[in-house]
Amino acid sequence: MYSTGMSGTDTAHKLIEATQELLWERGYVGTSPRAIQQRAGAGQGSMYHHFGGKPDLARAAVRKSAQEMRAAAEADLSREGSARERVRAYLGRERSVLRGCRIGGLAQDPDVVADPELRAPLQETFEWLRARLTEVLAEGRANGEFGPAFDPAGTAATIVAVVQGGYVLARSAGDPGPFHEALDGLLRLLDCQAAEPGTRS
Amino acid sequence: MYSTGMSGTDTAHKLIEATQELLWERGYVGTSPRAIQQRAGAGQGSMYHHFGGKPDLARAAVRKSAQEMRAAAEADLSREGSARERVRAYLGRERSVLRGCRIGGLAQDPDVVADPELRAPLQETFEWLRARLTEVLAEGRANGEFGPAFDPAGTAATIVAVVQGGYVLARSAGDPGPFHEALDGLLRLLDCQAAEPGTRS
DNA sequence: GTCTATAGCCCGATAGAC
DNA sequence: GTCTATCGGGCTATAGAC
Repeated sequence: MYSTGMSGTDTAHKLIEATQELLWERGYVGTSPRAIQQRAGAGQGSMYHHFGGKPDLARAAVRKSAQEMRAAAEADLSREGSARERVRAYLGRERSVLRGCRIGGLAQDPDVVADPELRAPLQETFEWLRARLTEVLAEGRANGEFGPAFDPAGTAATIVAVVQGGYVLARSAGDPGPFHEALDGLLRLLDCQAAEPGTRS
Repeated sequence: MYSTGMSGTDTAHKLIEATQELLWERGYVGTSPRAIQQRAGAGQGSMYHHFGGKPDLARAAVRKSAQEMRAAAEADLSREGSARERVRAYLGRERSVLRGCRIGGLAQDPDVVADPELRAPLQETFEWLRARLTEVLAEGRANGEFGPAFDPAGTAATIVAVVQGGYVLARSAGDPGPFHEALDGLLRLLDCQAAEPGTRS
């Protein structure tokens, strides 16, 4: 049994990956050790040998998913190009919209928010994302892409929320449409934040 | 057993209200008939006499919650005042942020989105809200509150998403702060959509 | 490390008395 | 209408053999 994120055996990895998938598909309450074992092709004893139980395994899985989500966002945000282009690349990335956000979706689960170790990766991921977007937008303002009244931190908070809310609306509609409409509306609002013509460096 | 939303007995009402509360607190998967009966002060037989089972009772509860949410939004959006004031009133309404949205929270549950009758109230509520916000914003543009390039429908979609996403971020953080930051950022973006000085009617 | 067996509890639902 | 009894099954976890 370990949960410190180090290498681990093949079986342990399979268990973590199966848990990641099931947490995404069914949430924490809806994910049973039994289902994890079946998807991982491992037995009871195997799972309880490597992990202390469902919460322990879930903590490892959520940490890994958070890391992966952060890496994907960083890939878009650290591209070449203007701030607006990088934000657009982040927002326009292909997503399996109807599946929802692997991290944000867990925030709905009462057992997740009640367990500080389970909730921490959610909080840290969104805080990191907001801070990273703030950096990008602040660079954009410094370059004259946005006017001096433009608020990088507040806008970053809004961007993160629109993506998460877009997932909620799409799943409610059973259709990715509302997700894209919300993002398009946001981009149009952003486009109007341009500095006055001629002031751009 | 009924589920057509008509008056019904006192016990049936208590069961629906208990279900509304539990769906909000624990989600659909996390809500058991047993827990509903205990909170409503009713027995097994009572519940299965009035309703066909958990899905049937949940459908009645979700429809009622959706109606209540819509009424609350309409109260803010039909006030006296400018479009911007009404949107601000809607966004600024007191909310128990950490509880999340009674309707949007259910979109995360796979059993809810898989059941068309259970998902329909979610879709309809958000569609109605978006349409209503579009109306308000279009009035604002007609009155000269916003410039001619302003996009009421796209902005309405974004507004709905920011609120839903704000709940996700707040629950992830265990703190209402991110909800309010996202809304403030949105309002700042909206403020920059003003028509040029002097063009307002 | 992995297996099977078992535990005790809750799930969602049905049956039938009153 | 409401009650209690009961069902078959899944849940999370532990025990102990191999």
